[in-house]
Amino acid sequence: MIKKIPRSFYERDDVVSISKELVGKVLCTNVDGVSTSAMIVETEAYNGRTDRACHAYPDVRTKRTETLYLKPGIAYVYLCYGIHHLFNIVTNKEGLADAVLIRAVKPLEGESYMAERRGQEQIKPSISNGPGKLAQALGITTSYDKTDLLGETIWVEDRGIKVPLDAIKAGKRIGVEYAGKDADLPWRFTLKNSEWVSR
DNA sequence: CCTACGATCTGCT
DNA sequence: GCAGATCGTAGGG
Repeated sequence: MIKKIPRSFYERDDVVSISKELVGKVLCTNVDGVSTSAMIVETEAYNGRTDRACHAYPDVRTKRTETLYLKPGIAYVYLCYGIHHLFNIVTNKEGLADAVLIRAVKPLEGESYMAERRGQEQIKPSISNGPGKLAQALGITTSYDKTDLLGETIWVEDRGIKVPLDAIKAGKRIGVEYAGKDADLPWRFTLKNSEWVSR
């Protein structure tokens, strides 16, 4: 029986807690007739109002960031470095622009499809141990920007996987040195001792 | 219109 | 550890 995470989970006002709680949840996609799923093992939190590392900070509404201002539980997918599609989940009340970046996952179902999309023969961490890699493995591209995660294309399930708080490590976020003191915020969460987290 | 650059990844040293 | 790939977005003229 499927337990899709409800909008009320995403709608809460603490993006850091949401980010932490998403570790151990299962990200599922059904695109191009292929179903895949993977456990989230690494996330990062971005706060739209206080966080210089967030695309929407301080209140930048543009064609790219307008997605961040939509309702919670919507996918924010954007292109980075011209090559990589990065998958985020919009959280908090509509119009506040908080988001969680999914940085790494452990494949569960449809592993062979994920390997094929990544052009790899074997199932190994390099299939999905980075934000650009997992998006490619799960078939997520910018064409899925604004997708509602309560629909049938991309969603997150709670499969009852227990992740105790002391099994999650908090650290600095990756690649946000430009954000000044906000670059030091411990808003990156990884599953300890998992070989599936990014480098 | 034009330019600079990025929430990354890969391959080479 | 570091440079290059590659293109949409944002900001300036």
